[in-house]
Amino acid sequence: MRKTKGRLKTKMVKIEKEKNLQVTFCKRKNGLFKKANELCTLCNARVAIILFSPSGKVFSFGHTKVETIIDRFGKTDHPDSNIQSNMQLGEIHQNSTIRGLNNRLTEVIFLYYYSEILLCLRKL
Amino acid sequence: MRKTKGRLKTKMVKIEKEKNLQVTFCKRKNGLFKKANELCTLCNARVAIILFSPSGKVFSFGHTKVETIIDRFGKTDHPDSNIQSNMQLGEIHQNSTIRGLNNRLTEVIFLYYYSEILLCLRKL
DNA sequence: AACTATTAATAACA
DNA sequence: TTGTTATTAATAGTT
Repeated sequence: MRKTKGRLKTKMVKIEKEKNLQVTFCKRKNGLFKKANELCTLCNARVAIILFSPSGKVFSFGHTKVETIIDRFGKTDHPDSNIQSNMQLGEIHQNSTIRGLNNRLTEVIFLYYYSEILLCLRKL
Repeated sequence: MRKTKGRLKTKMVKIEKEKNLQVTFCKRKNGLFKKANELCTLCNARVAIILFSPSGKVFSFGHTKVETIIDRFGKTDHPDSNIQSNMQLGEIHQNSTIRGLNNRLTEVIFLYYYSEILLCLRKL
């Protein structure tokens, strides 16, 4: 005789029972972060995740602490990152290597995405 | 007789074989995004993921689409936004020319500053 | 928080 | 890259 029903197949629709939703959110949030961590380790990837619960709580995963960026945005009108201090808008990026430009582009895109996410965050 | 060995247990260390790493990265990236999507659906959560492959490719999930920025700020707020339509964040930016990378970098820096400016404007 | 039957993801191959 | 399959891993409902 079975002790429990075990895992059941679930429909991919919003969970209506509030308690089930809470538990599922917590479990799957941990699962998602675990997967992200594994991807970093296995493939030497960089991952940043920002996660808002339906009740508005913010969770994050990644090498850059979201809290510090939020804090920085909160105190000044613009982020004062060390990456930015090395950049000047309109600067000519000549005499650079492909690798150097790629790295720089990656960094700026990362910053850009973060500022985009922060815009979402500020709306909450 | 078994057709394949099936899934084997893996050590949680960086994959050394380049080809295996590529395949695993692609599959697990898709898996991660799928999990994120399920979390959004099941729990009405909002998720943003930024993901860099070791080779510098950028991938994103969630609220990081350029189109959403255009939608959010409205067409009148940024008449110069045609720049955005020429960019695809998450697009591969490797194996490019120096000139191409320079142009991309300039565009992204512009966007980054632009979003910062918008952030400041929103405070007024 | 732990348990466990089951579904879901995926490593090695093809 | 896309598909297959044997297995490992994640997790839904229960305790």
